[in-house]
Amino acid sequence: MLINELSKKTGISIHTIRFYEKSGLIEGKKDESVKSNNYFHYDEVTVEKLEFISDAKSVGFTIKEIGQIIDAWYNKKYSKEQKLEILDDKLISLEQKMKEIREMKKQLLQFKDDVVNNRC
Amino acid sequence: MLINELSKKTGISIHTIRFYEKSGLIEGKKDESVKSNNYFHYDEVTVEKLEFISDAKSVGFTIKEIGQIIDAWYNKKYSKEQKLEILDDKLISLEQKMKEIREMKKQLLQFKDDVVNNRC
DNA sequence: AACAACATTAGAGTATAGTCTATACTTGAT
DNA sequence: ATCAAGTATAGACTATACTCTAATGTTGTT
Repeated sequence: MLINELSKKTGISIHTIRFYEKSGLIEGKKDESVKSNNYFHYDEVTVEKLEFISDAKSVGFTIKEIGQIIDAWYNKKYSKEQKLEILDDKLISLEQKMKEIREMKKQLLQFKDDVVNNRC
Repeated sequence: MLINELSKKTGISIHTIRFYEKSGLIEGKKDESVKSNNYFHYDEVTVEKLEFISDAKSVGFTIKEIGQIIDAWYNKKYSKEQKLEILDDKLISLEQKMKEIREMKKQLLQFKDDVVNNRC
């Protein structure tokens, strides 16, 4: 599919998709049999990747971190051990985020309690 | 205390503290009895606020959101109901973040599984 | 008095993550 | 053939959140 279809399928703007491509997160390929244009073609894996990118951004991963995860999954450049190391590293950071959120929740509940009981 | 001490107590740089002050998150006051300088003085509440700001940034709240929470706690400009509404709103967004992190965790565990079983 | 250390303000610079514009070429429908 | 719609590239612009520099004034110790 071309970029317009990819954009519609994923809900990510063409500009942002191009930005992700420049950032190395996804990669379209040119159809060598067609010489008249240099349009990029994208496959279903790219759709999957873009959906993953959206989710990963939501949890606060940076483009760089997302790139590492994508490479740990879709790329051949790492060994099995390296891939597992990257993924474990990200899992640890998720646990950390989880912990921070639980603490912030406690804090906000305390604030609420203070408001209710006129302590502020 | 002056900004240098505040910075040392909180581990936040003087520049960043000034940035937070410009952003309206904290507020030092000038000692009116001293006319020779216009140094800002900070109290323990500001220390608390800065510690809160650090934690709130960790969970992904923006400066704007942090400002709202601080106002819902330390400020007189909102009614009790408005304060509770703001805090509830932030609690909901924490639940949402939590949910997204749990889903991302599942996804990464699946990636790990795929790596272990040579499915990528 | 001198001088390092600390304070203020204004504004410039940086990193991240987009978002948009301009220019130019290609494709597809009429 | 024409013309809107789609595509590519380069680069400008924006928002957020800092981070740093310059200029200038103040304080405290020697």
